[in-house]
Amino acid sequence: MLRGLVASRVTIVDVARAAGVSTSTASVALRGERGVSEATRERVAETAARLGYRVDHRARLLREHNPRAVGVTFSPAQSFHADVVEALYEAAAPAGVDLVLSAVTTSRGVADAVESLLRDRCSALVLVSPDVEGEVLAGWAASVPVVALASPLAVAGVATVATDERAGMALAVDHLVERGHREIVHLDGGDGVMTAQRAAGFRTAMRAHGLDPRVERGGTTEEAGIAAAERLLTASARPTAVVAYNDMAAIGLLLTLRASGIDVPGDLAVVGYDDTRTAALSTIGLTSVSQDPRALAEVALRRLATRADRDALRSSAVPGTSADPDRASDDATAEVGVVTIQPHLVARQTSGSSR
Amino acid sequence: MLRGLVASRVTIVDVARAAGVSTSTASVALRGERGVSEATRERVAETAARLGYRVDHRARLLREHNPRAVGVTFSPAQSFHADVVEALYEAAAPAGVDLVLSAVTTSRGVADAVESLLRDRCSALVLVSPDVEGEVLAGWAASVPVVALASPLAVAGVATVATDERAGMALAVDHLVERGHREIVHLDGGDGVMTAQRAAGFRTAMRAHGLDPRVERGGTTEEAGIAAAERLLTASARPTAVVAYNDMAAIGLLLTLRASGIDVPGDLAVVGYDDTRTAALSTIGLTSVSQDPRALAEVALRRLATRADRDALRSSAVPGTSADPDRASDDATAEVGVVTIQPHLVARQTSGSSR
DNA sequence: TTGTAAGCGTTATCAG
DNA sequence: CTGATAACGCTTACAA
Repeated sequence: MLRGLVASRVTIVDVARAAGVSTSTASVALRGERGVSEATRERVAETAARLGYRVDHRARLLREHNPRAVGVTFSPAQSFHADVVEALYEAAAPAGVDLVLSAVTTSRGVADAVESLLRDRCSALVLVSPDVEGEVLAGWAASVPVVALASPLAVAGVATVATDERAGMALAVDHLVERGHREIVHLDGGDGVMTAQRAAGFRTAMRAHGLDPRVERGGTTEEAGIAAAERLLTASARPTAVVAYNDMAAIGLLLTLRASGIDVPGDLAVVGYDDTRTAALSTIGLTSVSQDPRALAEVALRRLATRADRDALRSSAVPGTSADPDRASDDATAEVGVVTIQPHLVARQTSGSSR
Repeated sequence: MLRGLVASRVTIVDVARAAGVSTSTASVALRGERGVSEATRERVAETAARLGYRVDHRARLLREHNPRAVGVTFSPAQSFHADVVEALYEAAAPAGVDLVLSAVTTSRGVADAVESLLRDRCSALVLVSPDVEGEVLAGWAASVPVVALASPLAVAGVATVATDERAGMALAVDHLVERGHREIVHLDGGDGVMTAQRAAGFRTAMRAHGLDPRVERGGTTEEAGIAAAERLLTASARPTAVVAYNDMAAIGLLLTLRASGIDVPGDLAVVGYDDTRTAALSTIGLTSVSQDPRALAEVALRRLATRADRDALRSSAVPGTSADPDRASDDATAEVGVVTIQPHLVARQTSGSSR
């Protein structure tokens, strides 16, 4: 028989024949399941390596009805998403979960990204800050377990894993008030998914201190921060501190202020949100609220796992005895659930913390 | 973990039965191929929609064996990669190809990313600036068409689509020389994939002007730029201009210089590489060499298409083996090779172009 | 125009 | 411990 022109056409049948065993034996041996002798296993493994055999994930998934592939949608342009994706990989590897990424771009909405993932028969979906209506989300959740990550959506049937935005904003406000600030402005996220939550958290935190919460319209990009800085520079009444919607906006703001000779934090303090890699740069030194991507990622995958187990077990008791943070709320609300991750503040130069 | 999950229970058999036709008719109708009456097609389509049917991509690909899925590896942390990924999606959509993304992170090398893509039986691979040996690349290329995007590697059997780095560096140097600079330093990319190419391009361009090419060790991150700036500030002989390896390093450098009261471009001009979104921000205003991600993406996908066509033809007509060294290398040099995209310079404030 | 049947590469079941 | 055999959901000759 002709040797395949393409090496990837080596199938398990070829391996089995070359090793002198049946395909089922080869399959078992290759997967490391018990049921074959050590000698056979070694021979099969060696043959497979020699032939350059690689399992066809598609065929396997087609046969097994319990795929391990989790689909992820994210926006490459958002640096926070990049951090989350990295964290997801870190959390997925030890769990033996395969990640399939699908990007959301200007020309490609969340729906397109999800459709492509669903066609690939991902067993579950993790949507990073999806910009969709709750109903749409619920629609997807009908066919596959869905986790909305870093999202304000609380929809029946979908698990939400998000930062406690109220606490995050309180962290920022308290930090500034402690340092004597009273005139604090929040530059909101404009069309950002979390805009309402963060603005609300800001207002609550300010009022708790008996302060007047001033919120200005901003956005999610550096450009929005730059525009805000320009408005701020020409305004009559300038605040003493600004809490931005995210780090990207905060950095745009910060750089423009500095370029205009404003002393940060002397004349004006700036606090960001997300604690991205850029915020930590020594020349930026942006104080920021950290969303803890690793915790978000871990809990998201764990929730998928528990939901999957429950689906499989149906009515039998769950034997888990861990004291996981998501445990309580998971039991309490059988079907939905918003698991909340506590943020923490990383104090740097822009709030006058470590000059 | 993740057991017992079924993405969608509705199969084409269900649709066919519900519509009162055979599965093959349903298949043909759903794919919009000719061979069924308009009435039947409509009935099947309607039934499918009502039942919430979705094709199982994996089963389809398993059967067709002519998959249209292209695997892509990239690093979420590199902003240039994000630009390329967006451009790839833009180029893929009209061509009707599906993209499958696989990230390269600190804990996950290119090899891991590629293995996962290969298990998914991607028909082809696009590796964005892969950090691997040529031999490894050639190994993958044996089983699937591979395009190395924005890579210096020129390996037999692998198509490379890259920016003309010599031209890019010449653009930067010429631009600075035109503005009267003669003491120009190149901050190289350290471990970056393109370090050797860009440094060589810099040297050539400088010598063409009769100037002494000074190259300093840098890196691919903002941190590297910051470190370089600190060295520069304390150095005895300071150049009048710096060409950085990429925008990230250039921006780290730029911000640190500005924070230290250095006038850019007055005291020192800075030029970056990649023309990332950040470089264009009004407060950054970084002059940069643009790699044109859209052109890179389009050409990469086009090369894959032509290569795939040729493979299809050859496997059906020529019963040769790939073990023939002469033939193989002949073919390789004939159909692969390096396609070069011309870069262009985007002049902004940091080189004193549009003050 | 439509239906029947044979796989694609894998794993699961149930015999030896 | 090992080996036939039947799916998984889909496409595609080939028949009707």
